[in-house]
Amino acid sequence: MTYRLLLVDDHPMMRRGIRQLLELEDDLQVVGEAGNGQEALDSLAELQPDLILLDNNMPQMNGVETLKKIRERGFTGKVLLFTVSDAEEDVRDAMRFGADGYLLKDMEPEQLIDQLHRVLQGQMAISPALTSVLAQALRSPQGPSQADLTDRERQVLKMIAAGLSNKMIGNKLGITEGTVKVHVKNLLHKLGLRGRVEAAVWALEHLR
Amino acid sequence: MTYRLLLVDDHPMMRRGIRQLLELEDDLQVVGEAGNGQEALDSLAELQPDLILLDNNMPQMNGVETLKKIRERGFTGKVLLFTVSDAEEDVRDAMRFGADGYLLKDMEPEQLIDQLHRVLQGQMAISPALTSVLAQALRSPQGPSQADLTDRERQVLKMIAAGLSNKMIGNKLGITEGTVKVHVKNLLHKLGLRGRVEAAVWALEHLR
DNA sequence: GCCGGCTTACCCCGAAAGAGGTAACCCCGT
DNA sequence: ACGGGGTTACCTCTTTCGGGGTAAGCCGGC
Repeated sequence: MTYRLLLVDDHPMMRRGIRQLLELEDDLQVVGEAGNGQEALDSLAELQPDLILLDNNMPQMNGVETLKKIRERGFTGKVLLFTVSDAEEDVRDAMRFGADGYLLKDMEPEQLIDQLHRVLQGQMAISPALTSVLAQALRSPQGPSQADLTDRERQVLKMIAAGLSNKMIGNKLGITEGTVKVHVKNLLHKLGLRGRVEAAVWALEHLR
Repeated sequence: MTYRLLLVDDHPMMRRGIRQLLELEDDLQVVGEAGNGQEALDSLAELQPDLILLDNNMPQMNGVETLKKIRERGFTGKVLLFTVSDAEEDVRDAMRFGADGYLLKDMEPEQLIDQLHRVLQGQMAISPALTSVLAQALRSPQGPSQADLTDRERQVLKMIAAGLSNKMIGNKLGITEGTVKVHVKNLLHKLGLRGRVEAAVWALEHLR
């Protein structure tokens, strides 16, 4: 079994280096390269990669955003974030959007090979330096607790959980639908949720 | 306080009769008439009625459908179905879509007046002949119990409750998004729910 | 054999949702 | 006096939802 890899990085030299490194392994085949997120998305259907190695620091669309869109297209293969930064929010977002790992670029080449194999076999790959960040995230999995919600947001959230549409909520509260959408937007972001359905579930579990 | 009424009926003579009857009451003012559901919807904003008396048997859009659209527009006043038929499904649907009552046209004029006043004071108005139908509906408020769901529908429902989009569900099940939408559509209808948020709540309460 | 239910897939269509952005207003604390 | 958070309202934009329809294939019962 040889695995099909797609490299996504805006630095051609970096892609060159990684490609050379990986092709020393006879079970890893680099079937494509992309210089930005859009190229990666466009080539997905054609290349059918098993794993996408995704640089996070790219202009226009960064790695996490690209990951999000990749998953939205229904890609079920592995996606590995590969970056120099260790921004906590990026790590958390990457996990939320279904990344199979988050590696820092300062690692040894041999370790990268190892981690790729781990991921291809279904395991997670996290750079050791990020374990503390991850632990932090685990300590409060959905932690904002609701104390972060304003009164208005809690009110809107309850109505979401009652199955009301934004328009209906607006009518009940005497505000426009647009304003309700603002509250929904903010509340989803504060709670780290991805839609009103998750919000409803969250409300049932955390709100009286 | 005089209440503003809107009459919706496709028979001009019927409107005339009702209008004459109602205007004998000095607290009831007929501010508009509509010959079909669309006219009623178009005149809502301008007329700002307190109560809409809605015939159910109309061409194109029947009373229940009109009621649905009226509520979708955020109308919070009273809406009273007024019809010759006693179709059980219509009665149930009318209640689900927020009707304030369901009256049969064979009632006495004085009783209509009475019922209108009751509704305007916040009570429900149901023709006595319909109480058995209503009782039937109450016996199984959300009754289908889930036995009516197929395996596939239950599977989809669980994923809805997990916050997944139709596209994501399709990917997980290896079917197209379109097919998922069919399952969602059918399952919502079977359970008498009005959207995936209500479905999620229902699933949390009724499914393991 | 045929019929009915389930699953699948497609079509069209309008409405709802959610992500961006700007901006005004109020109120409270520094 | 200024800044900041909260609420409100508007804008554009893409995606998602949900209802309506048709239809094919499969399977099981009568």
